[in-house]
Amino acid sequence: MSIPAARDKFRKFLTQKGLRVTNQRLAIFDAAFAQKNHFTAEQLLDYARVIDDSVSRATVYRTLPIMTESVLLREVDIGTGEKFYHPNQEGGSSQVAQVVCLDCDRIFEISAPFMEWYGNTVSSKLGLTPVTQRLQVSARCDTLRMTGTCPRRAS
Amino acid sequence: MSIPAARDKFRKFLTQKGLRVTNQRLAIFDAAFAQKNHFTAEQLLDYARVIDDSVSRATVYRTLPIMTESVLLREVDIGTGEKFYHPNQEGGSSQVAQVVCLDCDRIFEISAPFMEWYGNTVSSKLGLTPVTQRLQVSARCDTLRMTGTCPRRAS
DNA sequence: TTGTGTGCAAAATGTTTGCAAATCA
DNA sequence: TGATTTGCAAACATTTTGCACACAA
Repeated sequence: MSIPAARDKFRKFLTQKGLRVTNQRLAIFDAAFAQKNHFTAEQLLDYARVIDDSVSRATVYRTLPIMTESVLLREVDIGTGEKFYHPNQEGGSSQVAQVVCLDCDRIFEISAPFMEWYGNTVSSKLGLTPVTQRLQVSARCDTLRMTGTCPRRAS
Repeated sequence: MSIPAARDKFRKFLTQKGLRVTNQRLAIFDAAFAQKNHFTAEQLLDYARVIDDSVSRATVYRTLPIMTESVLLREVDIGTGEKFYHPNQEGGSSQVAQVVCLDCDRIFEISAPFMEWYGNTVSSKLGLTPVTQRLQVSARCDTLRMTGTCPRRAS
């Protein structure tokens, strides 16, 4: 899905929910979809303020759940205290794992189709039905360890 | 490993690290190992104060990392803001997944031996070496949905 | 017009830290 | 003795909320 299409989906989602299409919400959307990597609420505030300097921290925090609910954004919690967000370009399969590089702090999204099977297997033994599942790997950079430089640092 | 053995391991760990064996630290240990389910720092403070009412919140927060480092306690972050802890009775394999029941808020620890394979597979594609991995499933109680009562609520 | 959305600042939450007094080795 | 540990309260970091004003429908 292209960014204009996503923007349109966002507007439609707001309208259909009886929410208003405000400049701030659009600025936050634009800021989010201009990002290549994962970002925090605070970073998104900075980005959004470049587009519209009237955007406040409160509005960012109030808009993020809306964008998450509309499946335009994916929320990622890697246990660092702050939440990360990521534009959800595709349909929005939840069968995605994260690999977090401890050296460059980058988060990689990796397809993990077997997660659903695992969730079902393990939950059914407990008499539970899985709702969500998450798989996260934290790892160290091989190249950095061997050569002293992380190839991804540069890019 | 029995509780007395674990207690002994804790004392040895402290001494060997040049840390002191204080009443507060022992009270916190005893409180932690008396728990059946996962607990938070705040809950542990309450439990420890029953044993020794001089225990403060700060000491609990300062002791938890020590007990985690000594592999007597396992830290579990399920993305709810607060961290949970759990006595690590066995050797301490990190190949454990958590199933969190959204209805009774209980956390179940489940062996997940394939996680290591997965971490290696996915990380190597990125030129990374896995350090830790976590797999968490959130689920709903079947019995509660069908009969209106959660069998685990009672116990 | 009017009720939703906004910015601001204060509150809430979970955790960490500075410091003087207490205590273990 | 003397350095480590403690309790207290203040500091922190992130997120949430109350309220009066602004603005989209």
